Amino acid sequence: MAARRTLQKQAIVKVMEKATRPLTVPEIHEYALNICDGLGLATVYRAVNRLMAKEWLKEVNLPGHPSRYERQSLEHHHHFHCTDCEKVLDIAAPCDDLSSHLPPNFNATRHEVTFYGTCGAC
Amino acid sequence: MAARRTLQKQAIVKVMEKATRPLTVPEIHEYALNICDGLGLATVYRAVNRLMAKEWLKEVNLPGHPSRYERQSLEHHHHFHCTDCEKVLDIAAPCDDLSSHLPPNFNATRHEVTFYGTCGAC
DNA sequence: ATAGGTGCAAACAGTTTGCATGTAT
DNA sequence: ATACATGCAAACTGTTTGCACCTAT
Repeated sequence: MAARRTLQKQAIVKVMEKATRPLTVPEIHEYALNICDGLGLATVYRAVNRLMAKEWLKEVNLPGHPSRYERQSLEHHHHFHCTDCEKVLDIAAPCDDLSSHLPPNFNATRHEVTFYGTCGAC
Repeated sequence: MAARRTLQKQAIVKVMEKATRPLTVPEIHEYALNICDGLGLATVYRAVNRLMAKEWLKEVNLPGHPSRYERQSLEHHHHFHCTDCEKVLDIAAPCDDLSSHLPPNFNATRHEVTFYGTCGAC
């Protein structure tokens, strides 16, 4: 019943620790293959789901793209989806008291803000 | 090259006009079937994509759920995803000058805010 | 008459799962 | 030795597409 320490899991965790933007499962797979040869795609899906259940990763998704994942523990930030280079970037942005405007009886535990436009490099 | 006025398209448009929250394609299909008998699911997908291209509809998506659609022309609002009843609700909420905090050279044309929590009914 | 639209079923893409094998513990 | 983890391929789900037929123009 104890979780095992395997090469493939370590590789995936390492990739996510180095990531500076949310990654898709195929991207994680591609990067992790450089560390752990022969790593299967299904294993990445399974690992990602386990890390999601542990709340070590969280899901980020955008219209027309498969889900992306990033570390939950990163400090609160927002996402910027560049409609030019199609990358999804993390941006630090203060969120004022957004949830104060909710209707009565609504209880928000978290929120997400995504901007769409062109990034500094485009 | 002119678009044709058909029963199925009219039914789909009617459903979207009445919708007060973003709907999934199967939901749209289900509702539109009451208006247009024998309507095919693929037709709904095609119509939704055409309406998206026309920017009459916009996509709303949330982790773990298929895409939902709602009218683009609704006045700016945010979404509240009830983690209890799993519905996605529209909520009116002022968005202060959110985009003023972006990094230099970033240009945002729009933004989206989603809250997660429990709604008034749950 | 003609070209766009429709329904159906097959094709696709992303993700999950069953199973035999491998391997940390 | 045991049971969790892996790799592969098959299964699933949501969505798109090819094709023959239909219908608004």
